[in-house]
Amino acid sequence: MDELIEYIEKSLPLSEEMKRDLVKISKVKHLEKGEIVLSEKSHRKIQVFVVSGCLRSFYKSEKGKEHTLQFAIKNWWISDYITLFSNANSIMCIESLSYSKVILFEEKELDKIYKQYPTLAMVQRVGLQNRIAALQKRILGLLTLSAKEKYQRFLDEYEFFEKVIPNYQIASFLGITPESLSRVRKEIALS
Amino acid sequence: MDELIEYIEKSLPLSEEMKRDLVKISKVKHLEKGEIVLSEKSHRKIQVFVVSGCLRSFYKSEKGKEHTLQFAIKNWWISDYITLFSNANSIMCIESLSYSKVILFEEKELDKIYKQYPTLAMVQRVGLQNRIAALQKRILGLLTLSAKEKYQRFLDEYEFFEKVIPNYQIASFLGITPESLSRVRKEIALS
DNA sequence: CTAATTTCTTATCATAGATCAATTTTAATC
DNA sequence: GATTAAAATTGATCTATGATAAGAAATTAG
Repeated sequence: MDELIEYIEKSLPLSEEMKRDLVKISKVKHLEKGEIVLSEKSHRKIQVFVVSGCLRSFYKSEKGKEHTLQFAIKNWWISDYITLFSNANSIMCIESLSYSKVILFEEKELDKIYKQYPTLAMVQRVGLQNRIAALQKRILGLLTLSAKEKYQRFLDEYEFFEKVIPNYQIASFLGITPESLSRVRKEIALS
Repeated sequence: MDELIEYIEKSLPLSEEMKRDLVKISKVKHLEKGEIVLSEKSHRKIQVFVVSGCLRSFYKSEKGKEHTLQFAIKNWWISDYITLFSNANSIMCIESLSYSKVILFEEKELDKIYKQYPTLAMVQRVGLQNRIAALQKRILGLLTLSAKEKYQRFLDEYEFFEKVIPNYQIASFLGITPESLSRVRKEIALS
């Protein structure tokens, strides 16, 4: 939990009271590789802060195909934003890709805190804005890039993600098949 | 300007002081069809609130291809979120698709207001969250749907957009060519 | 260390959607 | 309303990527 506080304090010094309230609603959890934090069934509205390790959120289509929405490492938030912020119930999963430590929050509780401490809400606001910019960039990428270009951009942007993400998940993040990704990788290796 | 205040007041009653401050930093503008609000060159950070009419934001690739990021009508905000919220300077354009009335804000000024009036910031926060959910949904659609399915979903979601958006712009929003869209439309018409 | 899974690669073939080019339809302008 | 320009359609290819299948490599479990 100290890690989250430390992280927030990069943007905003927290009073003892704020810290106490944050801790009160948080739940630290250790995850094995492959462990599911949030499954498609449960419509719990939770936000996940990653202390260490790596997680991903994905959607499984009727045909059983997985589509990765997000990867997250240390100091990132990951959640099912569709369930969280709209009333539609998306059928999303969040799973851990390695041994990870996370902090869980019920959206409702977190929201109360933001209402109570506007300065904290300000920090979150900046986070939301950054996320919007990132999502827009991703959409632009999906609209404009070829499989190869998407993968190369991925390598650039996710270089600090260590090698814990299997390629088939990267493919599902880029919107291509594992086979295509494999070809692209070969092509890059040969050049 | 009254329209924005009226719109905000659906979520939050505004004090006279708040209204005054909002008006102070706003600039109402009337746009002809085809008029550009924000061009790729100018790196002004502005937010646009649509009072009436219809606008779109798009990116023009090196090869001159246009890719539409967003359409917006009455009561929507539209901006170049990439320039706005990240330091990358995206080369984005916002143009009016019909006669429109909009209200412009300098991001900086708006930000000051949010800092000054936390309750207003709360309203914006909800707006940001909704946008994130919408963007995630769009990404999911781009990852999972065929051209036909994307178009059908578009028709559902944008039915209230009157018929002011030319098909080639819809195509550029869906990530397909105008020719493909035309074929999809024909197929739908025949079934 | 070996066996069993899971992931990755490679090859072949199929196809949705792109590209190019020409025509028709619709809308804008004088 | 006639002329011009913009947008939409259609047809004929072409191509990037998907689908299927099978073997190789890597990881996990016993």
